[in-house]
Amino acid sequence: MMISTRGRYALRILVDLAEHCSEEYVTLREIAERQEISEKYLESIVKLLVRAGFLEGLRGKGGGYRLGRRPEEIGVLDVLRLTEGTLAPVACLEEGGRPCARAPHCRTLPLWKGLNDVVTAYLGGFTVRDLMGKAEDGNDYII
Amino acid sequence: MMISTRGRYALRILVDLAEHCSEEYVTLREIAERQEISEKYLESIVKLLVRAGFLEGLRGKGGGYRLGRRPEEIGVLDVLRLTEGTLAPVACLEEGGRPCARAPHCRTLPLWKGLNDVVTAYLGGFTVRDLMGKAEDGNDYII
DNA sequence: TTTAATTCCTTGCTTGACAATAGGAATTAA
DNA sequence: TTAATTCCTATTGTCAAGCAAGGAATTAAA
Repeated sequence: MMISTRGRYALRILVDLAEHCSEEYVTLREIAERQEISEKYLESIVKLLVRAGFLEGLRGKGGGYRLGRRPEEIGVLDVLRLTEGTLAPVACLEEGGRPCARAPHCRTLPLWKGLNDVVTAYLGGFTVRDLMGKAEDGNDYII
Repeated sequence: MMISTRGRYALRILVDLAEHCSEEYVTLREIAERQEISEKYLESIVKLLVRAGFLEGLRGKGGGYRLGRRPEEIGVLDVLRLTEGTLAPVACLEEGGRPCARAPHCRTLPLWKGLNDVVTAYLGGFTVRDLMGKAEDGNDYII
């Protein structure tokens, strides 16, 4: 499985929050219940999202989380790169990866390069806004 | 990293063999040396390829491996599905996977479905023939 | 018939990432 | 002061990836 739970849950958190942004702050407990994911595990994922600015957290009573940017400004690719570390199909195509000595005559590198491009282009075309459901799906988000 | 060494090495083995098919059978040792991969590890990968018919093995002195089909008849997608198990981005899209209860209203499922389609379409367009190098790259393969 | 060279088969090992849990400190509103 | 939160630092269990070892079966050639 290419995409780990971290990445998948991260997106679900963001969409959930985007769809329930009428309330100022949403508690992690609410999200966890709606998404049927362990609250404790979500915590570790939310931490990443806060650090990256996708989410803002407020402590204390009445606290919770809300989006740090508008849904259409949160790119799916960015979220996945954050949570997955890299989406490159092979090590030699990772951002900070040391170049492979075989690269100049590697037969498979072009294949992986192309795969990387295809995946990046596809995921790069989505934002959290695109993942949000319609009102009849239980979406609170207005306008 | 999406693609494990098993899948990557499997393709390199097949391409290596395709490029050196002038000799009837090629020993695993030769392949391992050319590809700079542990012979023992290659053994476990080659076993899969033989079972699937991509390769034929001949035991004993003078033995080795050769392609079980022509390079243009070996699909990259098929090889990767064999060695990787599945290429589906998430569990709910795996072949024999049990359907997810959240699927009907899952916000992210369409995203993963699309990603799966994009990846499958891309990889499905390649065969081992497409990965083979030109003669000047040290390719023995003639016509 | 023996020997050397191979593929085949089973088994075990090590490591690291993933997935999740636990417990408490810091903060905030009521 | 209290209750409700987010934040922070660990720890644990599980599993697959990536090997390595040793020997059995087979084959060609000396």
